[in-house]
Amino acid sequence: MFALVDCNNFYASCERVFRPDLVGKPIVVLSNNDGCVIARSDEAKALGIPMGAPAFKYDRQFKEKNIYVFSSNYALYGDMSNRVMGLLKTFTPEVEVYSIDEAFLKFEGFDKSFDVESYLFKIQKEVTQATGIPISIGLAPTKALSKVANAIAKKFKERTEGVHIIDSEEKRLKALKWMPIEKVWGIGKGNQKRLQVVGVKKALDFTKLSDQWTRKNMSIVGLRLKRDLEGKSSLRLEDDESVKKHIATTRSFDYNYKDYEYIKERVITFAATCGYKLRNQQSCCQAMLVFIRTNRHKKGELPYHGSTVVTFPYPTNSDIELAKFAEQGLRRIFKEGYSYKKAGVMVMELTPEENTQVNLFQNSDARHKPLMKVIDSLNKKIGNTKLKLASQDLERTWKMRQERLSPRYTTRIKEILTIKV
DNA sequence: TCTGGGGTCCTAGGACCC
DNA sequence: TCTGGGGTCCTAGGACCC
Repeated sequence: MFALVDCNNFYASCERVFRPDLVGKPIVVLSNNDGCVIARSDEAKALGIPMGAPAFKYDRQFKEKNIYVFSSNYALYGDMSNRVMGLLKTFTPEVEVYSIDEAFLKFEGFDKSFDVESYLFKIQKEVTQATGIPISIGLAPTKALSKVANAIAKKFKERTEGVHIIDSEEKRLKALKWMPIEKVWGIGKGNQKRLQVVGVKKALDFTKLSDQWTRKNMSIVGLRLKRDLEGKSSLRLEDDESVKKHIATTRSFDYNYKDYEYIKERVITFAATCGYKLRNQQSCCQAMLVFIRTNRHKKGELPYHGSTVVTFPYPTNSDIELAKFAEQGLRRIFKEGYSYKKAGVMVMELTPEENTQVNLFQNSDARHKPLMKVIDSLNKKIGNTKLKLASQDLERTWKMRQERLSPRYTTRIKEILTIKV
């Protein structure tokens, strides 16, 4: 059996853990740059704030409805996520951390006398008690069905108390009959349209299509999903702590920028951040994509999107070398006269740091490796990226709008909660 | 003024091989 | 009249996820 554990309104719940005065109050959390709504408490949902709502359009509503607004605080959410996942791993060795707020747990080999339901309630109770984060759990014979079970646990919270189990054919059919097809895991816009044409409205209708039709119209991915929903497990637990295959750092800017030097600084900083992420997973990269773009929402201005891939003669994870390649890329695509709103760097062709292919003529500067090690450890000690390349802006770290950022309660000693008696 | 960021997997088609 | 039959590898782009 698979259990899907999902943190309820995760970012909003994280904010609430350290602000108990906000229990029962509407909360929203904004994306980077305070752009749009990416998380809402139940109360905010009830007030009609949609997911993805642009913040500037909803400012008035936030005020009028007394909604508490937060900038995203990834230091806090990341740490809270680690706590939840760490606890989940104490209940079963087989855990797949699927996203920052979700995990699949696999349960095998328990006999009929084992009371699964009370075990799930125990998990729920202990996680919430230890972290302050409320969770919902769905249990079923396959991953896709556990997602459905979780949706039911959440939708009918009063009755289920946040835990739902699909362990019989009867329950499976009932669940799929209820589940709207567009809410099914793996059914996006494209598939929904295709399915609508053949009259599929609920998950159950989907499982009644033929394998051939599904394979032809939705590829092997759709077929696996269909089988999973039928109760024939076709999606396995991804248990390897897999290293990433490419790593990206991209940001929208607070304003539009025309100046080459400004964009260059941003792109180099993104490259350095990618370098840090590479070193963290002991990888090097051998290619890098650089892109810059104008504001795609703005009408009347000439749109431009430039992107290029720089291939290196050797694999590296040195900030210095990555910065150099990033600038090479930027020079190819930068055009004068445009107002840029976003830029990004993606490193590709990742290889393990050890046993990199040595090139006969040109190689990564061997001195950089110990240097980066020192930089990383110093930055860890003295705080976020105090030590930078001279080509980066040494004054400011954040060039984002983050006007309503909460303290990093759990990762900075200076920002720890004080309790007044 | 103002609209996020970071991933994965699969497929089709082109280039190339013998 | 008539122009083979397999393969592999790579890339771009699509679809999806949170």
